[in-house]
Amino acid sequence: MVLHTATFKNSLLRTVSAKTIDRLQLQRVTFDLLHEIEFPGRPIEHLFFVEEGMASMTATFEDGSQVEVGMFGFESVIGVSALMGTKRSLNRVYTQIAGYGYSCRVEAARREFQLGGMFQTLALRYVQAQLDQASQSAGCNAKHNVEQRLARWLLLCADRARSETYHLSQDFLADMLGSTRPTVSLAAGLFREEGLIEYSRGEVQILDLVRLEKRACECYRIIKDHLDNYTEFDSGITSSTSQTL
Amino acid sequence: MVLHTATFKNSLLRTVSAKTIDRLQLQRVTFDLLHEIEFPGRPIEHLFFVEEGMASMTATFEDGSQVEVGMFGFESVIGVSALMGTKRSLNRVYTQIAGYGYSCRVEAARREFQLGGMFQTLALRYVQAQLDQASQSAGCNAKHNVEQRLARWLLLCADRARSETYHLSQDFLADMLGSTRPTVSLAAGLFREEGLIEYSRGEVQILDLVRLEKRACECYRIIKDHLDNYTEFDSGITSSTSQTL
DNA sequence: TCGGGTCGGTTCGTAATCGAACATACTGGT
DNA sequence: ACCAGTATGTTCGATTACGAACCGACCCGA
Repeated sequence: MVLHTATFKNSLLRTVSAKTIDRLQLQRVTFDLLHEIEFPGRPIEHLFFVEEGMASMTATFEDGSQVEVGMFGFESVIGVSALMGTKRSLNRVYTQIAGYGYSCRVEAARREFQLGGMFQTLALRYVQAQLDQASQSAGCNAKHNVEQRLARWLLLCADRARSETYHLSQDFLADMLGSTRPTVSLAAGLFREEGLIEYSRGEVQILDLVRLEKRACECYRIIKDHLDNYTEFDSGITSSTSQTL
Repeated sequence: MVLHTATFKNSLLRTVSAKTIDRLQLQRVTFDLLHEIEFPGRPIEHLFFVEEGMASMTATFEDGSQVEVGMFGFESVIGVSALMGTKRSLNRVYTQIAGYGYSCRVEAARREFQLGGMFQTLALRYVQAQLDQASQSAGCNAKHNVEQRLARWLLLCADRARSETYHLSQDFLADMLGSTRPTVSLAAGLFREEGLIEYSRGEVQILDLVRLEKRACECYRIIKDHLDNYTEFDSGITSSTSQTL
């Protein structure tokens, strides 16, 4: 089944033309919980446009531990690095919150990219957003404590999931933050006492977005803005390369 | 003065064609110590191809502290994000080790980029290398201690500077690592005792690259490989987008 | 030669986090 | 009802790093 028209939730798909959608030969795919979308060394054969759900990209270390280095949601294209000249995945990417999306073959995406239109513009801007996200995370992980980073993560996740409720154990959270479960348990317990969140057996619910953001570091909003706005051309802060020609 | 031919040290300039060099209308520039190449919010008007020296990109936080999120040396193009659709700098970039390089106007670089040839291919691959560097740093800062990160940093810096001696105070080092001077002083003192490095009043000398690498985390080699190899097309691990058409 | 600035060594009380362990509670299947 | 698996709460000693401070060494210019 190849899609030709649809109302998309994905930021990039919403912005490109119907002709581009047509050429990409999209296939609907489901993202099951913990499904591995990319694995280090495995060839990238498809790009994935997320509609619902959330996936994490993690760096894995020699000792087997892993840390999240990027988050993918409705604004994301998983596998854009294939358009940047990379043939194989470098990091693990896997579903944290089940959902669905659309895939297309790398060849189709490369052809569309080479046309130099809006698809190229958005793909490049999205890669830049990813770079900004990774840069901010690098600084954040060095300077901010677990409590701030936990708040940041919970909020970013809620944004990606477009829901204030989602399933995620503290064990996973500890991995994502590069911390440990007791530490996360303490911080989460604190947030619960203050009425910011509620959780039970992995069901996390955010009760007070506003106050939780006050407990998060500035990195939350910086990353959120980059991910939310890469399809916008309003402010003059950014411009597409194709617009300059 | 516009350059037409030269033997370049910069990885990207070495790899593109003479015609591209011609079209870029390169101007020779010097990078003085602590010269600010990019500043958050300032429009990006030039791209800089580093020949000698080293510059750091740092994220600045609300409290005024900063952390390095990227390193630029002979392999680098400073300002590539302008090719990704960004009009203004997001982070501060400034010279840590004085040197020189070449600049070109953003418009010229955009035109060359849109031609879709080797320049585009390399620019994209370099952005990917930057993304890999930032991702690895994000994980590293979360999981590895100051000693390992210091060793990583000293080695990366020596590679960028193409020299085992360079000028850099412990104060700066602490900033780069997101740590504090006493902590850096301890770690550096340890390395000195073990005969791995020597330093005095900011003059750092690496005495034993091999043993220092053993004290660094794996992140050193991962980042180094990405930065060193983005112009290589040997292994089949990567491919240019233009080759597929 | 004097004094300011830079750089590094060091101390010390405190805070954050680790990491390993043990305990509890809930869930789903049989 | 029982049990295995999962999720969480909690403790505690050890480690790492912070952050503020003080000192001494060195360099350079006035």
